[in-house]
Amino acid sequence: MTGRPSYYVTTPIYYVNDKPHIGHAYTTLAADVLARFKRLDGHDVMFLTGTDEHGQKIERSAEKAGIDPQTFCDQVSTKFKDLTGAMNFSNNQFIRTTEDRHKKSVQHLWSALEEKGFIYEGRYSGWYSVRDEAFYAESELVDSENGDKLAPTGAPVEWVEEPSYFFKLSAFEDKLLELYDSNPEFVMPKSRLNEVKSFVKGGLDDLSISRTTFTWGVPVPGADGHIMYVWIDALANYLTALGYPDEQGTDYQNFWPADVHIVGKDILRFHAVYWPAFLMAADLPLPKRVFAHGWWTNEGQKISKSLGNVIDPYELIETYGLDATRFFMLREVPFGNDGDFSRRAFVLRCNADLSNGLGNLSQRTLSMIHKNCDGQLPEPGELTSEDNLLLNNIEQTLQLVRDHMDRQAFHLALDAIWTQASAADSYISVQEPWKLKKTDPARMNTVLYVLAEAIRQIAILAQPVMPDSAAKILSQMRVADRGFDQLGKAGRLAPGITIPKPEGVFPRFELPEEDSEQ
RNA sequence: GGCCGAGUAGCUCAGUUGGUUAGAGCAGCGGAAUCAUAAUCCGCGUGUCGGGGGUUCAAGUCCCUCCUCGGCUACCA
Repeated sequence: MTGRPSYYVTTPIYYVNDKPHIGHAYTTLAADVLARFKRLDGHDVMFLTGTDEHGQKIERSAEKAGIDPQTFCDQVSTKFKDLTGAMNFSNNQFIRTTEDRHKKSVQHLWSALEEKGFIYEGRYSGWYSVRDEAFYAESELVDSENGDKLAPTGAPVEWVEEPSYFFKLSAFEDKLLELYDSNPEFVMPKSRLNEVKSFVKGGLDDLSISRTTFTWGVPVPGADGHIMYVWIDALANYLTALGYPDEQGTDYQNFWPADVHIVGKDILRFHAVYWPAFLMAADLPLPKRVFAHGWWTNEGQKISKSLGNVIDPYELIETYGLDATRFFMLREVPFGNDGDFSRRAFVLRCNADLSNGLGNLSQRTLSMIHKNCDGQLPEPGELTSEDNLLLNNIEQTLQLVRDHMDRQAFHLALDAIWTQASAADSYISVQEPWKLKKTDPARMNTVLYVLAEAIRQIAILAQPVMPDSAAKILSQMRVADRGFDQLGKAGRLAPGITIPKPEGVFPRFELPEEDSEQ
């Protein structure tokens, strides 16, 4: 509608039976950085996150808390909404599956699937443990001493059956395999695509998509007593947010199909198998990519509630500051890999790249300008080949970063940007502007101008990952226009602008104590 | 059990279709510099490229085998 390219990125909707933790923060952070990058790069962006609020677990948790489910959901959903503020996430929408617009959307999708003949009534059966309130697969069961079957938790199980509607997932085996083959980047990273393919090749059973054992959810249209089971309800949120079922609406027209669904590896199958199958069945376009990221360990240990080593994003922000936290999570580990969250690695990484790297670079440069040039950005003379080399390399960095961002390779994108900061430090050492002050002030002016230009562009490129810190640096240089169209010659700093005494942007951190004892 | 992937410098990892003395960052050591958040710059790695066997003029890079680790193997968002 605006003539600009569009970009639609989503996070999963988070289940409100849990408190926000680093996993949620990580997923949404990745989506946020993509959204910010694309906006700066001239795209119309839709960035969606939200909460999944239906199901038996929620119903039970609310009961336990002695409140009605909606009140329970309101409370927990607010916690997730608060996290988006605390992490400085730039989502355009925060969707909740208990919203009316979502119920309408899901019911419409259901009806569409039904009309096309992909839903039928049957019976869902399986081994159910009353104690665990869960179904178990035959393969998970263990035999007890007297030959009875037991859940892996040791709880007794019984064979139960209930009426259920099914989705003909089995009809999509070939079409899905065709999708993966014709579009090998539909699932990333590649190792995950292999898993998905082998899963589908192993054969697909039809999917039970309704329940009669609880009421907290979206009713199946025209089938009293049936509530939609998680799959269709949750996944359809990506359509709801765009105004579905109004396929002629502006948002739907602009943004569907999604460019990328960011998900944790635990829910990859739902997005890489069920979701495209639903969409194929409904004759809707498929998302362009599903990217599954990995998990964090905490100081080398698996994170679990029972171990009590859950990482609280608020504590990280409190201790290290928001932008350092955002930077570390995306710089330290290739997105898609599992990674370890250690205090030592955090401190080393942020001190090296932020305090000693970009922070020091801008501090020393702006400080020299402030002191030696009457607090004004000096007029540059003719640029030497060394000056041009530095600036040309930086100007070519956007394309590198863009390529990495389009593959969700955040660590490589950051590496490309920081390579330029490092080059600027080397440039200072060679040019020695502090000596030029006495021997050739005009040349000093040129060197300082070139450095300021370098820092301006590095800060502009760093905005998606560290919006606040980049803004501080840019403000110190009185840079008003900060889009990527300002990179290179287009947005050159104007000589004469006032450069105040700079203030540090990235504090240094102390190594944790256990390290000094070793 | 089956399928997939990984095992490269202290740490985290790059290493295209096999081809000169196997690379980067961080950590460490030495030097320089002093504009800067004691920050920066320069220099320094004799690594059995998991073990063994094979193909080839030539293998970290292909084949076989073994070992170790991880992931997936459906109704838990």
